[in-house]
Amino acid sequence: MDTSLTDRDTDAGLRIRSAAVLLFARQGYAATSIRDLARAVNLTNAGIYHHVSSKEALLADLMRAGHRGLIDATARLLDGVQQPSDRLALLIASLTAIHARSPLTTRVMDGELRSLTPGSTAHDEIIALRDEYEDHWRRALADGAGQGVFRVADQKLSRLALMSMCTGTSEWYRPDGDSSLEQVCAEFVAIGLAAVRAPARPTASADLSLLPDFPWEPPDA
Amino acid sequence: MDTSLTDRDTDAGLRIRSAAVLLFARQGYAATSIRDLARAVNLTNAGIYHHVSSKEALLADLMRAGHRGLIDATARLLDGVQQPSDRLALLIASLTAIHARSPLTTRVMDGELRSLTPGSTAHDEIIALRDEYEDHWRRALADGAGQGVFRVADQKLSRLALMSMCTGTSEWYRPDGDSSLEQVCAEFVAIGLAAVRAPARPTASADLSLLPDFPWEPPDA
DNA sequence: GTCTATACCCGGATAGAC
DNA sequence: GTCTATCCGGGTATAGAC
Repeated sequence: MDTSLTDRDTDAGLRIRSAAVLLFARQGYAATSIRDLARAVNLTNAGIYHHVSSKEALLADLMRAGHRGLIDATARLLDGVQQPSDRLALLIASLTAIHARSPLTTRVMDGELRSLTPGSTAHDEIIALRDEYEDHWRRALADGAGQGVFRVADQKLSRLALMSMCTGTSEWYRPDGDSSLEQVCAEFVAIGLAAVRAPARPTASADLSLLPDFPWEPPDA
Repeated sequence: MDTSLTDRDTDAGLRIRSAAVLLFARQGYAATSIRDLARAVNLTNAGIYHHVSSKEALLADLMRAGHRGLIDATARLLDGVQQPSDRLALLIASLTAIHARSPLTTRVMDGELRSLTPGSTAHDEIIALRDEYEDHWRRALADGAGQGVFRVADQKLSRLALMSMCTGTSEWYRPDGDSSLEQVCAEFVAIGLAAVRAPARPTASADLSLLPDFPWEPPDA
């Protein structure tokens, strides 16, 4: 009997989730049909529904488990680490590594929040989990700024810049590529630490009037 | 008469594109129907097809025009600028600024390539345009490394890290937020220049075995 | 240039046999 | 636990009147 919406721990449940995360990451959730999924695991579309209560519940479950794994691992990693620089280094390395090692799951986690119906409990839950994770970053940056080790103009800005750098890894990293995962993490940690130690000095700025104005870009949204 | 697949310059053409870029950015291309689009511009679904040859042609046209605008603006900005550091600073500032100022168009440009049917001429054309743009970055980094001004372990790695930082702006920047566009650009330029000047030194690395292994993440893809 | 009507297909999900 | 068969809504796109 299913106590959760998807039977997470059975063989069939795992095979369905593997196929789902692959298809959702490649084509997007909206472009993936239950029939696509069924074909990938050699079932009929009706067969899927014995393991999954709905397509959206499957997505929510993947995202929930992904975020929980990330949050728990981060808490374990940071446990006992005191220096803000060390904490930030760990945050950068671990977020980068998880995006490199699990690019499909993280792409779904990062990009498919919009596919959960707004206002649903699942939607709100994922937002809360994401916020809980980001709090690790907020605290590290606030501590470092409070102790005077970090000199950043805007903590939010620095956080978002560094997190984008880390999460982008899922889009390009290949295990058989030019650089090893350890090299990537080391390089990104170096960039991150340099970023919070070298404040922006006013430099010659670009002439933004040369940028294109797309006439169809809506002004408000 | 239409010479292109979508009548780019008429009033109706513009209003359709505005609505399309908004919906594609918010919900994704696959989750947006021609009927959604028609409702947004007060037409019936059949009415849309007088201005647009197909949903996919509309997406391709938005992406093509977006990339052309970015490439042309970048060429104008870099024109005559010699120093690799200055070129890199301009690349960072302009890519950041266009993502901040046109978040909807850029989100479609960056995220909907997978929605163009693989192998189609439109798909290949966008890939070629993206590559043409990235060449600006590759040349700047190669020049800087060649002249010894940049000390980077891996040019590709640095480029991807910095580009992710810049493009991420479209996901969070708000004109009425804490930092002005000029501040964001200045900060990102500072981070980028620091990144190519301070090579990674081996530091205490994170214990990656503490990271979660998602049992459903497919190994190969 | 926009409409109504419609063709045709595929979507998520369920019923009930085995 | 998986199947066949089916419901029903909505998808892209077209035909042809106005």
